[in-house]
Amino acid sequence: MLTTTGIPDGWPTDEAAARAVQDALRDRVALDEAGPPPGTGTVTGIDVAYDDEHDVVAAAAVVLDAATLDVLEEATAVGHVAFPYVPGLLAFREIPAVLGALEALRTDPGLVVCDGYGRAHPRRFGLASHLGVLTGLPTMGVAKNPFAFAHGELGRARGSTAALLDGAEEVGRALRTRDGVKPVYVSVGHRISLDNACAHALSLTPAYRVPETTRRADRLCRDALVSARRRPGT
DNA sequence: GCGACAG
DNA sequence: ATCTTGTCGC
Repeated sequence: MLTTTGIPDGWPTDEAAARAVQDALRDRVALDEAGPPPGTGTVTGIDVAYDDEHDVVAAAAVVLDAATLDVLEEATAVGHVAFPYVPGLLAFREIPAVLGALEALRTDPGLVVCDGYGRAHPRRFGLASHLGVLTGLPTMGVAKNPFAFAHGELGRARGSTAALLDGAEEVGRALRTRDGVKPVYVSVGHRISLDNACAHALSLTPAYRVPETTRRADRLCRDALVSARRRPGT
């Protein structure tokens, strides 16, 4: 299913307003839940593709069976770019379209895996945290870059980890998902523990560095963007 | 003040 | 994120 999304009323239009929203919502993140066990229920990947030139954005949500990683349902949403890319404010750029895709699903999303960060964020409120608070769903983030955070060396084997540090605070974990391959960066969003988030990340990477959820959503939103720019409907 | 900086 | 050719390897 494909839907069209608008930018919510009151959506921030400048950086100061966006930061104020993060400060106001930050305390609503639940950090005391373990979250769903890996391999049970459903797990949903989300991603967004952009054409800033034509002010078009396409989001995708792909629901997988957590045990088999089979695709159970897919949904996309297209709309207008809601915010420029600003490090630390990625959520304001991605969330409106992502919400459109999630709302189009009829299957329970289960755990939502985001392409980016959750708690590993300057104000501890990255994309995964923000999406979790707005939807109430358990969320986690898996990023491909360490952003501004540091971490020590980690073993060469799949499953090796190193704390992602903001000063002395562990805000996430660098996790090797494939032997000898560059790690990914896992952090909690909403209603899940860091240990469990890492377990999920491993469960979702039987063959590639990046989680199956992210790979599927990435492909789908790119396809949706191509379709959207060929036949404008927004 | 300057640079670095998820996607 | 996105712009982009060829190339090495399973």
